[in-house]
Amino acid sequence: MRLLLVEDDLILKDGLERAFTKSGYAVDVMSDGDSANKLLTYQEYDVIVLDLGLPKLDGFEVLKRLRARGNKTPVLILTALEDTQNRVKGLDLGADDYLAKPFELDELEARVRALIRRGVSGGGAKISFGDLLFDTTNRQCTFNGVMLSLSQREVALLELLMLKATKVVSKAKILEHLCSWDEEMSENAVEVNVSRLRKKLNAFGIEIRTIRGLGYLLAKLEPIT
Amino acid sequence: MRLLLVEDDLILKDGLERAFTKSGYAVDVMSDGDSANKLLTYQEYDVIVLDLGLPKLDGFEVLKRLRARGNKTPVLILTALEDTQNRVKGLDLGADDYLAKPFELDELEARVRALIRRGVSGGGAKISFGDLLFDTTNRQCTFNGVMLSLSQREVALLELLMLKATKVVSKAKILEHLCSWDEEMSENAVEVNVSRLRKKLNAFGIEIRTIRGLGYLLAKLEPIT
DNA sequence: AGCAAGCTGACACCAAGCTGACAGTATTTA
DNA sequence: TAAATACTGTCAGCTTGGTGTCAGCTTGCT
Repeated sequence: MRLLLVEDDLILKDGLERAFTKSGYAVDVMSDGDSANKLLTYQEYDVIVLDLGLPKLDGFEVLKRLRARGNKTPVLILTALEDTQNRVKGLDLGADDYLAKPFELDELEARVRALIRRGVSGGGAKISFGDLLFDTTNRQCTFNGVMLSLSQREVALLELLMLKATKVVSKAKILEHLCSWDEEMSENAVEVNVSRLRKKLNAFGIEIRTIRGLGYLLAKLEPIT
Repeated sequence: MRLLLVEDDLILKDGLERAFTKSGYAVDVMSDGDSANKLLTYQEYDVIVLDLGLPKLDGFEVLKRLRARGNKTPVLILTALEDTQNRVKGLDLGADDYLAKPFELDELEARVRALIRRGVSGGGAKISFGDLLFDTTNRQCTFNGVMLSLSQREVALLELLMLKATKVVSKAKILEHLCSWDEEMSENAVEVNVSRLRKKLNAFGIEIRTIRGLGYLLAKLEPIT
């Protein structure tokens, strides 16, 4: 899942970026409101973590313009402790959640997960596809209770495929969701990752079907019609 | 579907051409307003993507003259970021949609699809013919929920036949829609493609009927009267 | 019958996609 | 801290599938 972090405090920025990256997100970081605003006019994210006090263009404005463009990406705002007024203002402007500083990293991650879930899979902590069950909380996947041993990349790929289950996901889309801007990856890398995941899933009767020229989709292992 | 791209920026031009071609459009590219204008006096397209800043004749003028000739082909204009004035001017002159640079390729493609839909089939994301359902968004076709495995060429051909359902489509028309100018194709190639698609559709009780000397049309598999 | 239009199996070429091997990096273990 | 292990991107060579061409056949019209 792709996450945008907008934060000007150096220490917080680095810490959060590292933490989210470690948790398997593709993270882009912006440290001022203006750049973030511009970036958001053409780049889609699954979730945005937005500090309100920003140089050049404050968080409120970034949020306001985002919503004015009809963009519904979930946004979590970071506010100063007990700053009730700004918190309310943020929610009014279309933020989906807030967190007061200082906060626990765990809690931030939990809320981000909740936002992604709410947006894409309708609220459940788990995504299922046939007998495959994906737990977004601890990012693990089980098949009839048997835990699959997957690498982070494989988990991220499977998550995406399961979220879009039975719909075609293009290689470009996969690239976009697995990588932030500073890490680049060839399309062949996607093929390699698909190949690896596919091998593991085949053992459980789940197939990653290739739609030549379009992308991949998750399916039960059945004859193609 | 046949698309005209009018863009003078080399990199953008190449990128878009490749992307649209990959998505199954027949793409022609012009890099100045004058040539585009001349071309448009005699060549029909399903959609036009028009940059406003062009050498020789600017995009506004191309658009204005196009509409002055009574041509209603949907036009999407590309404007500079936050260039509200020009955007408004473009829409006033008869553009159907606009997109500010820089933009996401996905979004451009989505809007182009939307324009084609709006223009030809009245707005639905899907075209249906009997139990056959064509999803223009992800360019897939299902029969009672079963996905057909079609190549890009077959998809493009079927899309055209379904849009004109029960009307005769000439070989020339098909050629025109499947090929841009730099790729040439014999009429026999159309026959071959029809033959291939026909075989797949017959399995679902859908027939491509040949009207000798005129072209083809889509029909339910019933005795001919 | 004879001719033109259309059909289709076979073929060849090319691009897309697959995957085993490898190497660089990060992480874990002793 | 050093060695072992696991992760992941790149590459090269291979396989698969899409597509146009062609040749020889079928169909339908006069």
